Amino acid sequence: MEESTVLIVDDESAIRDMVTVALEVAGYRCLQAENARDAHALIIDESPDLVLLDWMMPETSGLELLRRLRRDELTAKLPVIMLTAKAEEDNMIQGLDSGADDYMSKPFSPRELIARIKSALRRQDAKNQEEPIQVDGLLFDPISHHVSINDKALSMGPTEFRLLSFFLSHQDRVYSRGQILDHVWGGNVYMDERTVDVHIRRLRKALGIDGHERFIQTVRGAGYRFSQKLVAD
Amino acid sequence: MEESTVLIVDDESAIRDMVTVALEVAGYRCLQAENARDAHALIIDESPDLVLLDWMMPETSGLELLRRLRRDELTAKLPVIMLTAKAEEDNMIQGLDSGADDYMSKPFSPRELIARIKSALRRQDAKNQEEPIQVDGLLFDPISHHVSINDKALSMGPTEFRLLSFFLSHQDRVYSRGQILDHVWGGNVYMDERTVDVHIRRLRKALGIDGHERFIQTVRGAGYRFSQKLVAD
DNA sequence: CGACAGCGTGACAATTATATGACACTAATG
DNA sequence: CATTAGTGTCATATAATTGTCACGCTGTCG
Repeated sequence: MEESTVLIVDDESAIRDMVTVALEVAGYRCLQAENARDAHALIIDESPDLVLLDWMMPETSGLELLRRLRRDELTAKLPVIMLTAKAEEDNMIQGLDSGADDYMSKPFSPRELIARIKSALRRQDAKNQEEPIQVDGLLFDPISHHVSINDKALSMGPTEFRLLSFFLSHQDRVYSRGQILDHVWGGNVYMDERTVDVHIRRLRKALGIDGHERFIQTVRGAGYRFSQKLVAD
Repeated sequence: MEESTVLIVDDESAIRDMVTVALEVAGYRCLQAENARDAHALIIDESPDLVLLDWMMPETSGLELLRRLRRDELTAKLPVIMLTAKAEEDNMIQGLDSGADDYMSKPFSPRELIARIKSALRRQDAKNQEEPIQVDGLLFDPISHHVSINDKALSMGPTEFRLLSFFLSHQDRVYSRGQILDHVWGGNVYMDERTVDVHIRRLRKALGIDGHERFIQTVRGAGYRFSQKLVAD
């Protein structure tokens, strides 16, 4: 599976290190920032999957950063868990109102932290993945693992299924072969990029003549794009 | 790669010189202005890639200039890093709210300065690569690799796409064939400069009769210019 | 006017990118 | 163990793109 990246934002380095250790044991990648400004830069540059955000920080407060994140479309849906000292718990209502997904009071146990992170990531994933997706005549049900087009069931291999799944949640955007390899095959794969071509071919075949050039478009020199819109080339 | 131009705006010439040295060592081009009025003129004329802006200046303050830049569409997305004395740090919230991308407290180390500049330029690059650009009837979407004019999809080769992309982020300025070769074909290319002519021709063709002479103008003896404004030669 | 440089245009062959079919290898299944 | 479905790589076929060139037009300058 894909390794998720978590950004911890806190001005106390002890907290950051504790969290980092816990996260790495649990198989996450961890980034650190000690103030809101660095955090914002890291979020833009590294696009982490989740942010742990301390409430009280010098300069810009966590709440301000949170609001800033929510305002920008690129980061609007990024899961954020706020960290807070016991005494500030009352403020958390404000935090949740501003778009935090969860919060934890210091001190917290690493176990609980990991649990909440997992939960938040699962919810985020669920938002993107668990509902059946229907585009045009194509019905994709990730729970039952069924794919049909105009009520006619399709058959495809696991890789084609993942590939289709990836495309469905990333429509109208061109991905290079390398990016597709990363997302669909997961992590650091050393593999011939042309393999992607072959699986694209197989997926197209599986989608049948209807979806042949309709859904998956080749963008010469760039990669592939899934789109339900017909594009005049 | 491309050499970025940075404009330093400060009323203290010592600061300006120090920054200039640091920037030139790091491979940037550097412009100087000692007040907001000159700065504004330079921004319009030279279109720098980033502005270092002092907070306190006689006459117009940095903050006012910043607001002015943000109001004008042409300069709205120009990265601005504010410079501030320690004592004024509280005001920086106001600065960030007004659209500064970052700030630095004097005195600062050249290293840190360069790091922040790099980071800001990187972010700007990312933004430019991600956001669709619309000028007149022309819509350029780098994410989906779609180009359309008056909602009619256009088709063009990868090189024409890159060429258009370059022009869109460098409008209203004449580029020689050599410069275009450098920017669009990347780095040290040994190639017939007249190849550029051919690709200009292809791009014009792809843009259709509408954009034929409208967007890309020939400047005899100098090169080409992309502009949404009609220019009387 | 005439020579000339700068540019536009269409054609074309070389190059490069992508599509497709075949095959060997692996893991899963009964 | 035999069978089967699935995977990754390769060779070949097909298609799109690219750089160059030759030719013609147009404005410039003496």
